[in-house]
Amino acid sequence: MPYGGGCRGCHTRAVARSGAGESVISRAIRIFEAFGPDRTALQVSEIARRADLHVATASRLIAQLASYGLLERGVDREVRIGVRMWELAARASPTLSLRDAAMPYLEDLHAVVGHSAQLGVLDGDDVLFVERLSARDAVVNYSRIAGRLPVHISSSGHVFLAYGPPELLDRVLGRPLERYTAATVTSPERLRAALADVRRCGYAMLAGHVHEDATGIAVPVRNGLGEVAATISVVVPNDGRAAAHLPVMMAAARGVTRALCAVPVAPQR
Amino acid sequence: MPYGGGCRGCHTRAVARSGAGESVISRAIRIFEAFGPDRTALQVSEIARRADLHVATASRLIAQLASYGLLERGVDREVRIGVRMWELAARASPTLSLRDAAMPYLEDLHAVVGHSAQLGVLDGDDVLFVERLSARDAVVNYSRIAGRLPVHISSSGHVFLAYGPPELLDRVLGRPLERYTAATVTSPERLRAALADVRRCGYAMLAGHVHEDATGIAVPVRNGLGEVAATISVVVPNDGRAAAHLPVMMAAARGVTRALCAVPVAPQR
DNA sequence: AGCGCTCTCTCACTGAGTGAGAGATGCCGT
DNA sequence: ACGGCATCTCTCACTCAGTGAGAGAGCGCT
Repeated sequence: MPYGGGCRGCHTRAVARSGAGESVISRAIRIFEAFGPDRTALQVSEIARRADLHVATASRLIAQLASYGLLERGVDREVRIGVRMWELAARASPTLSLRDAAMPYLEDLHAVVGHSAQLGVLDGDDVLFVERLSARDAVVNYSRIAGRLPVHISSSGHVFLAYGPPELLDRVLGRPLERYTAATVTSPERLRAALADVRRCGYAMLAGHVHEDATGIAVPVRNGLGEVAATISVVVPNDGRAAAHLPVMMAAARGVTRALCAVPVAPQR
Repeated sequence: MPYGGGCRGCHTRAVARSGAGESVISRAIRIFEAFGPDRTALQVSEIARRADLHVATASRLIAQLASYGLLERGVDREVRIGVRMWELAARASPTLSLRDAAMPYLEDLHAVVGHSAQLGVLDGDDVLFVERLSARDAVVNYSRIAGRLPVHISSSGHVFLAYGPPELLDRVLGRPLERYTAATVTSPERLRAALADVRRCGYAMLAGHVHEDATGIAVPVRNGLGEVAATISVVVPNDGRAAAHLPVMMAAARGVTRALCAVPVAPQR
């Protein structure tokens, strides 16, 4: 439809305005970020909206990513995360050896405790749950595999705060402590006191911080350098009998720590 | 080496020869592919070599990927896969709901059988192992999490071949069947016969196909549409008592199938 | 010091990636 | 049947993000 004919004086001027000088990679990442636990399948236009991309650009990028298997397309054109993506991430992930070391103990712990047992690592200012074994009749558990929780509200987070670098605590206290439930620790003093308790007892127990009816208990797993590399935690009902699980958890954590130190070299994470 | 000249007079000619008109994304993927289970940490120059990239390009791309957390850099400048990468892949992965459905049963199976128990899906012409629970004193097991095995040598593969689309079998038979051990099925007739057995019995049992001393047994897990969505398999010693594990496996597979069909909608994978 | 190797930065250059728009397809409600 | 309204893909002129050579800084070894 060449009206105006080529129109170089035209108002259909500069085309490749190129967003804002953004890299392809950041756009691709935004595409992946558009997905979530609740949204595992999305349409092109929906991705474009969520990732703030032009539809044409989204379509092109998605087609490209799909051609490499990082995304997959359903029969109804819906887009999903591809297994290739997971494979690339998992095949050589530094957390894989942690997982391998921890899994046998986590299984035993899960079998004995009967509630959700999980393995968490610190990433940025959040706890990232790398593995979770959940009971079919579990109390509500907000954490999920590849899920995140802020350090100040989760028992695992308290362990990382207690034994981690002081900078982490400083960063966390630099922002207001967001409230999740009535039990959330929101004052710096109370948080510091809680962390002192963790250091004294060697574990963290938080009742009703993530969810009213659940108690989280976390114990540290250390690497060969003595740093806290991960946490083992359980989520149990809020019935005052939580402390009974501590001995098994401590034993499990010691087992994983030992297995982790036995690994040839690998300065874990 | 500008012999022949060609070059417009100069030898510091055209600079941005841009590899071969390759997209950034494919380069980035090659960077991730440079890693492997044996190589979880690499140097920039080594990545450049493996991914066939200019060192400057590799350095730039790695820095960029690291800034998004898809890669991580150690103190000694070594590069590793970042947790963010795994998080993006796992958070909304279609295999996550499969894993959730299967895990309780896989745990029970593992506890009872006492050897490696694994969950496999079909990707392309390989079996990709999504989850593995291994015993500490396990017989050798080549499969690992995010590991692949060709369909014709693994018991899981035979299950997929037996119940999957005929095109898959055609594709596999279109290429020569690579030999792994003395027991490997290399003739199309024998493979077809083995698959007929699988269809008749409802399971696949292969002794010594992946490793001389191990027997693999796999049973199908079906989705709501009746398709084989995954396999549950175990690797046990090659001592003739393998068949004893079949009932538990069948029960586990039925349990997972039921759990999978109970999932709201989700046309799995 | 000298050599070899790795990593990052600079810089001129260009092609891969861009967004508007149009066309194809499909899905309503009337 | 038909217009209206989606979504998705393709084309195309345009340009900026990405490119590779090269140099320089840093490190380890002889």
